Amino acid sequence: MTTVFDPHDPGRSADGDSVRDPLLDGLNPRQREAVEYRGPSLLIVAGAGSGKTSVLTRRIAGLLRSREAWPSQILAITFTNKAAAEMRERVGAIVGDTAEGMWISTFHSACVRILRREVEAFGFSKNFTIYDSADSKALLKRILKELDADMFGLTVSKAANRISQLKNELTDVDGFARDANLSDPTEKKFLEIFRRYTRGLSDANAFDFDDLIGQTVYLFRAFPQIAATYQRRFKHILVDEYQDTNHAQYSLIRELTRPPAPEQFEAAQGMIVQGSSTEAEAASLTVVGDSDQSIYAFRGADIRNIVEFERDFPRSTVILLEQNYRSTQTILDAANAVISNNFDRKDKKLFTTIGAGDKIVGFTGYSGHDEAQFVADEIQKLHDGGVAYKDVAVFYRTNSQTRALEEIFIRAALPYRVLGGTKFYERAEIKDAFGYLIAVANPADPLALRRIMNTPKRGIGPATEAALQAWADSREMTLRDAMRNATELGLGPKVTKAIVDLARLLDEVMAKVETAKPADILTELLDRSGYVRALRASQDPQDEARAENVDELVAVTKEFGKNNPEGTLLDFLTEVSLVAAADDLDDSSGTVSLMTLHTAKGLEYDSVFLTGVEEDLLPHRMSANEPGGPAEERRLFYVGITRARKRLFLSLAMTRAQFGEVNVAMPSRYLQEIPVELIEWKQSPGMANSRGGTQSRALNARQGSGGGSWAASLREAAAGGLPPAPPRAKTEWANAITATVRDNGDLTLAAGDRIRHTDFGDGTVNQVTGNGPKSIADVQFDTAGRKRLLIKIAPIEKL
DNA sequence: GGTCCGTATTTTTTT
DNA sequence: AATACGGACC
Repeated sequence: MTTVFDPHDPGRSADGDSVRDPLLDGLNPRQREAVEYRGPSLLIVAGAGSGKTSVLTRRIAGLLRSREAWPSQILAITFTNKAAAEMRERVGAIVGDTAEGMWISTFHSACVRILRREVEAFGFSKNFTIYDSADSKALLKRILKELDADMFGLTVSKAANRISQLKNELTDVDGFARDANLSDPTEKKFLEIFRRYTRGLSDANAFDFDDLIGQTVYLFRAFPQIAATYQRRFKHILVDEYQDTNHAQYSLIRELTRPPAPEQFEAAQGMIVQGSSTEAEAASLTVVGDSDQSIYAFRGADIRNIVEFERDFPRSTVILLEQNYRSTQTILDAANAVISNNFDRKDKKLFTTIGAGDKIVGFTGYSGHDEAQFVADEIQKLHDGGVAYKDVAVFYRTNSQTRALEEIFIRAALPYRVLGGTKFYERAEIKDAFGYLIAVANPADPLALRRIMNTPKRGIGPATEAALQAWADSREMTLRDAMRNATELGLGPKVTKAIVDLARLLDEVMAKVETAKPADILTELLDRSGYVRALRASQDPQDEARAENVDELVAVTKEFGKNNPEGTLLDFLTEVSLVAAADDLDDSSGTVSLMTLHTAKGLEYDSVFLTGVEEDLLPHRMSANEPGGPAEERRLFYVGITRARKRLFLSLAMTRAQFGEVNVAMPSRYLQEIPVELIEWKQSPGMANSRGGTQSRALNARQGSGGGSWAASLREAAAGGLPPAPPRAKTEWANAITATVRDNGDLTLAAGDRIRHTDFGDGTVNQVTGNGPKSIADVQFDTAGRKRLLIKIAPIEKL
């Protein structure tokens, strides 16, 4: 039925030269159906690269264009803020500026928006702040200490994970207390921790990430009239990446798609009234997902949400999108082969008309650095061949793998950026600055206050802080109140003055928090508190860099002010709290992108390097014990593979450093699942294993029956006595870059100069580009091939 | 209260 | 390897 020719459809008019409908242009029949279908609930099962974003945006645009919905009646949930911005833009491009008023955002952003409006009904104040995981852990740490919980084997991260899991299941303290086995002392202790943590958050007028969703659900359930406001408002709800929703998010969607209040009453008596009035109708729901790409079980994502969609939402329709528009057949064959090893999945095979394309390139390095050098060299080759840096991405399983990559990339003068990872916002000086901002935005928060109380040094030590806290506790007041009344505590005159001065500063700035620009607030706080002055006056050379980071933060607030002229400090803090790793991706940056496999979801690149394809890394060691762990790791690998459009590189290392120790690594089991003819090994595991040479090429050349013969021999080699990595490899990367950055000063090179590199040996300079500290030498080494080096820091000398 | 130094712990993935 | 924390000492 989807292929019936429709003469009224401008997109496929017979003569072909009539105006094309931007809504349906270029879509296959399935995609079209997904755009045009109307009904209470629709599940679009969209394989990787099947154009789901396009379908989703056109579906929204269609609703608007036909006047089936006003922009304000649409709620679209995306996985990242970046995806939201992109979707908004693309809808706008089709229907014009009417896109305003739509809610296109992440679950968390949407919930904050709702909570800021409604939370006063709930006993919170609407200037609540958001605790990120580091904040939650800081709070838990205090609690665990108070309770001597380490005696019970409870750690901060264990408690944090457990609490997060409970909240994702919408279990609150009372709910947990009901079901917990309280004869178990550890459980009892945990309950106490959970209780204090919850109280700590509410005392601080703060929500953690999980609360944002959970409390919104509780709010809707406790106040049906508030829920009805949103149920009436949103007539079309669309959710992307539905396979990664957890129970709390699922419940939120359920609440929002319920018919508004009066209907609800009738439904409770067993009769569902249909279409009695527009006002009473439930919102239509469209979800898009792919259970093969579910990779967030560890944070509560429940694959059942998508598997059981048809049961949960009666009268629903399912549309399958299997044609892939992104990758070559070679890449898809590899992806299909890998994912087919997962059981209990609906069989689904991606296909394309693009053609086979290049083979997948495999490489085995002696070490993580060797592997990184391969990646850098290949990227340079691609770039020389006309590939832009921004079309290349490097993926890895764990953030710690960035170190080796960065070291090599810096030396090779490859422009790169790391998405996520140790973020700017996690630096101490940045958290300090935020401490000041939060202290002003939300005076109830003791965490922020403690952070800045003695930063810069004011002579307010732990003892004084404890005295203030005790004073506050005994009067059921906040720490901030105690500071204001410090004169009553009988502390020394110097300390008392320091405390009162700080309290006054915060109070004075707080008075303008509603009106002043975030940038001005921050500047005033940093200036008057003496924070920047202290950094600048410091002897510690690192403090200079810290001061620069603080300056950068000021620049960020100014930028925010420019983009949001009406934006308050609270708006700024909210936005910053909710940025995702992939959000700071600037497409115009012209750099290679480095990110974890998780961050890579939803993105695509011409050339993809998937590194560290080793046992214990991918699949990760930690996943082995968890039920469904290895299968989820396989999906992660699958997600990585399917990000690639044209070229895919799989690399691994024979040895991997971790905890400052070098361990033997073995090829990942997933490598064997890829048909051998799809991979061309530049250096196979077998080759790398043999003593620095390539004599075991035979191992690599023939796979023949059974497949995995090389893997078996490899394992054998790896298990037995392991390759004291070839001497060459050892010297090649030993202490490649030390903590102190090498500085060649004003060393200048010109074409024709002979140089000596500590790792690559002697070579001749081909040419020099760039100037000043950014000069790059293109060097032809006698034995190591051609490399590009950042002259200022490369370990080289002129001969 | 501040500073210095030795020891322990860390790395799975994220809003 | 890199950082965080606790205890000793000033």
